[in-house]
Amino acid sequence: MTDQDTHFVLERLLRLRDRREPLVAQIAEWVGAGIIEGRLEPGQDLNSVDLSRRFDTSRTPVREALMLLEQEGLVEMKARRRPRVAAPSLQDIRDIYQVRRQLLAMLAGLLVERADDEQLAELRTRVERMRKLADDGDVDAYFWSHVLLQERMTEIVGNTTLKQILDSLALRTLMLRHLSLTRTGRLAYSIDDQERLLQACEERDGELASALIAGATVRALRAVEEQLEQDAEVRGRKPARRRRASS
Amino acid sequence: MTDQDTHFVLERLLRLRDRREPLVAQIAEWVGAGIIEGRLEPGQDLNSVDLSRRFDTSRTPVREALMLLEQEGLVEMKARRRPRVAAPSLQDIRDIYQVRRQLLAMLAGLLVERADDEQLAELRTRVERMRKLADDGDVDAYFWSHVLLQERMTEIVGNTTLKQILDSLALRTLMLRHLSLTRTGRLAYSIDDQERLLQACEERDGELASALIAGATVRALRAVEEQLEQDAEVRGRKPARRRRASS
DNA sequence: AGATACGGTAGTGTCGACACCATGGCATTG
DNA sequence: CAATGCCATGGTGTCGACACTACCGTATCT
Repeated sequence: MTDQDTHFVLERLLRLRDRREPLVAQIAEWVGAGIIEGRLEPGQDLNSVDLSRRFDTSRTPVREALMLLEQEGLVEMKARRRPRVAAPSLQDIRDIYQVRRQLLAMLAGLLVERADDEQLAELRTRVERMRKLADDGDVDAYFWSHVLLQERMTEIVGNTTLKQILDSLALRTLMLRHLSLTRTGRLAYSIDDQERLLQACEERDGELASALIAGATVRALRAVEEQLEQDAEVRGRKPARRRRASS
Repeated sequence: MTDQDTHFVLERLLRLRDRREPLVAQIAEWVGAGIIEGRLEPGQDLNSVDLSRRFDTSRTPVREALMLLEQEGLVEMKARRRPRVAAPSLQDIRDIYQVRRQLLAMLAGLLVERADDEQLAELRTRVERMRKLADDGDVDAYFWSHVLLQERMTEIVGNTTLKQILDSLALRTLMLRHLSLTRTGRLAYSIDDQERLLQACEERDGELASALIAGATVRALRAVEEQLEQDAEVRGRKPARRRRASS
């Protein structure tokens, strides 16, 4: 179930539909999902030989898949060096959320302006489904629905550039968000934020919607920061090791 | 002279420094410059065989260079189809400028907040140089200085994510801006805008700076739209033809 | 004539090979 | 013992080849 969700979401966010061969898409999805789910740790080697063996192909499609993920900020590539899972610094993360906040505020404003009642109703049913998932404590399902909700909002607004940038930023924060949503209580805050945002949209209050989504983004960053601090403490005792992707 | 400028700016905006092999960088620069300067027309074929012959290499590095430009929105690639020079629709262009306006406003606010006096002084000398170029009517030199000015501003602000996105959007608008700055009188408006923006920064008025840069962006879009209408008229008489890249 | 089917051409995606270089271990030196 | 230099290993960048397919002109049919 979650596997299918992951597959579906990544295919959309990476715009793999007709842009790339299925082989490349498959590799990009596997690696991307691995990074987001934490199966592949930040800084870990992603050498193309191992990956090509794993998928029983040559290194060419692997390289292409890694380049796709590089542009989404999930993978770091330097010439002649082995590609690695991106390891954004705390500053990077703050920068990302800062930009994201600004663009999400813009998104909310445009949504109020452009979404018709039917589209708002669709969003409403989505949020209601998410409420159920949140109450059930189904973090994974909630997580992916959340991503799809924002993706749908960007679609409704209809600004392709904005959609692409927000999708890219979403990907960068996905691995972090996955962690942060797991924090106790975070899920409840998140669904509350979504409901309030949608209500503001229904009341056609663009200012309020912008403010709400900006606030929600700030809280999301805060949750991520706390989670990272906690991780850092744990890691302090058992210093980080570097593994290969092939393991 | 302008060739060197182009080379230098593209290398920065595409982040080619240590990210790619020199061979790939060279191809990406050539194609990218061609698109921006209008040597390669929107919609034109960019097949990898011709390009590899031109650079006396195999198709692998060509493919990689094209993928780089695809991520910057200068090239469109679909699986199994020949890559083409991007041909953004009017709607696409409006979308880009809309996002750009928002992010530039954000940039101006942060600039006021974070730039120290020394950095402002540096920007001041840049703008003064640009004033000279504008008065001399040296469109090309002004054009690239303008790009570098904004790139420097993003650097000063120090938000990597913001910088990358703005650089990417800058690239997308470069070919359009090149046209629009050529319009009579446009150059004078542009340099005035820059001077007013910088003054607002020096007076530490973030609100004003944001408003000014947003206004300047709107005017830039307007100029591009007028130019495109004009082009459309000309093209109406002599319908467009499609050429090969190898010509 | 317009539409559809067909076939040759030319370009794309993938592969395996090879030269070059980053990396990490080892020995040598101060 | 630390620091430097050297080598073997293994990974990257590029190449030329090959299968497959989009494209385009031609022929056929209605």
